[in-house]
Amino acid sequence: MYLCSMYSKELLKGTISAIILKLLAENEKMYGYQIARKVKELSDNKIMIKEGSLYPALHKLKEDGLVTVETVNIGKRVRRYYSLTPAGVIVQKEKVTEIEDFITTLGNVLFKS
Amino acid sequence: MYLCSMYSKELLKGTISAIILKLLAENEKMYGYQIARKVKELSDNKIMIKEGSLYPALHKLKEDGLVTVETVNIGKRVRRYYSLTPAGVIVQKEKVTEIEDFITTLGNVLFKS
DNA sequence: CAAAGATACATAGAATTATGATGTATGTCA
DNA sequence: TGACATACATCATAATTCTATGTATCTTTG
Repeated sequence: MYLCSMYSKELLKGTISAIILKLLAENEKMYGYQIARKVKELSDNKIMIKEGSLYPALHKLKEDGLVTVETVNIGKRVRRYYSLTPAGVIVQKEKVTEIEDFITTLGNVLFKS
Repeated sequence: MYLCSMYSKELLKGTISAIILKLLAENEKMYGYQIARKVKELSDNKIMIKEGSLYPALHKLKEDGLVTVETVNIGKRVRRYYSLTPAGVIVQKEKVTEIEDFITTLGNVLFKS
């Protein structure tokens, strides 16, 4: 899987976990690879989360108690499904609201001239 | 000067140089402290660029040939005015467009559900 | 049937960049 | 005179993403 964002990668910082949490809020349970494809699709190939970002991010969400993991064997392959915990639901809302607000503020600085 | 963003600092990544360039595009010439105050004002105290971010960012813009510096003595104090170079004008537009586009894309992923 | 490409996970090291802390110094106002 | 604003600067740290690499299975196609 060759993943790459068309944006300066720095712009994505702080948004990946929010994106993952948001998708999980809408989809009950998803696995890593599925999340990456969904983000790519929703963003029209403009945001492509790399494995090196995705899996560590998922592990951190688990570590922080925001998601639970369910390991499923698909044939001989492993698939790990992630679901939001109650804490994850709360943090998801906070993060999305924060980004929404940040975008508004940034718009005031950059585009109101 | 105690500066702090109300946002997760990661969100700001990749936007500070664009913000600085945009302000310089509108104001002909500005000095560091003035830029910090202006950003604070425009963002209603929500984005407060710290000195530890501001000055290194300005030095990098200079190094990259996007701004020129003019040092002025105000009494016994030094003030460094920054202005966009022709290259800076171009990069400014690119960066602002990129952020604009990124915001649209992020909106598609986060808020279109 | 073999090769290519997609699926599916993982981690280590490098790079980027904002922050906190700290430093120096002057100007202003109560 | 003390507090606070102005005005610059740098270093160490933290956080996060990326590149590169690794393992392995499944599916499609020539």
